[in-house]
Amino acid sequence: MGRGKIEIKRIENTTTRQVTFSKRRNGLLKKTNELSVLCDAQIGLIAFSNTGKLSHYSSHPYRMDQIIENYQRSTGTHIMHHGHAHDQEDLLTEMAMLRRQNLSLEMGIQRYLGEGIAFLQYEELTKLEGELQSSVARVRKRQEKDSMLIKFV
Amino acid sequence: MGRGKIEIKRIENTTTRQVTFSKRRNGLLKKTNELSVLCDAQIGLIAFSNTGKLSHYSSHPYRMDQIIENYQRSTGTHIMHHGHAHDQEDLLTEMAMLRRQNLSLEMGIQRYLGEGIAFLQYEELTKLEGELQSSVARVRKRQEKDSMLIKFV
DNA sequence: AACTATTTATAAGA
DNA sequence: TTCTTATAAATAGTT
Repeated sequence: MGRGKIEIKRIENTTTRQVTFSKRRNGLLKKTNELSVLCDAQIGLIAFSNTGKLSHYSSHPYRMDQIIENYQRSTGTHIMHHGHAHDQEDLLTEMAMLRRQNLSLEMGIQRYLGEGIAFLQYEELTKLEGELQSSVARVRKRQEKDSMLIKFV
Repeated sequence: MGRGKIEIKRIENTTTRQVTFSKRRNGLLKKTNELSVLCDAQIGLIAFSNTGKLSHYSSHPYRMDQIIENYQRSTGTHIMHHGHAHDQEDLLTEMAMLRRQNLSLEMGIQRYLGEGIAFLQYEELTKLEGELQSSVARVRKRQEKDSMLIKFV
């Protein structure tokens, strides 16, 4: 797929390896996105480079943690909570929700900034813009809740 | 990449969609494996088809659960298990932190919307990315101070 | 970061 | 599903 054919084995030259990682990661993210859109599939991709840098993708509108949860559910590796007092359970639930939302926001930003933008279609951008706007709309509501929370802590 | 060019949008014909899923999933798994071998990367891929069928890949010698754990560790989305559970006060503190972080991210996104993402050039995006990152960094630095404050409110 | 010669993936058809 | 093949797309090596 280039000037020459290469064997699929670890690239020993560090520079070449990093360049190849960068190019092929972009290709992989693009193909992952295409598959999820074309076939309406739920896909999550996690990639740590040689140097420990994380790249990830999750198909809209799913979040990585939902996909992981689905995976764990469907392979039976999910660790269930049990024996928590209800109030603490509720806190954990809400916290998990906040974390998901947080991640989702980060992903939103990353999609604008990072490699994702290169292959976002116009319609996807429009959709994403709408989501982000409603997300911003939640800010005001949350401000009240937050001040309430702080008062009661 | 075939007899004709196709648009990247959901394939409405069920048969075509399934055939395409099957073909492209194979291609994606192949490319995922190639990237992990060539560049010595740790990669996990989870894909649920339209019909709920699971396909997955994890780069040898890692297992999916290890990759997921790495992902959760590096994004801070790990769900606490028994024996590691914080007490309630810590939960509330962490929750308040998450809310603030959330707010901060939403504010960051708001700026994108204000500017009109369609016309942002790559260099502008890069600049903005830097601003957001330092903004997030400030939030993290303030976490300790703030959590102290909240505890005493 | 660009540029291309090549290799590879795959859409459509059988 | 599997194979075939014309074309589109990815990318290895180079600049």
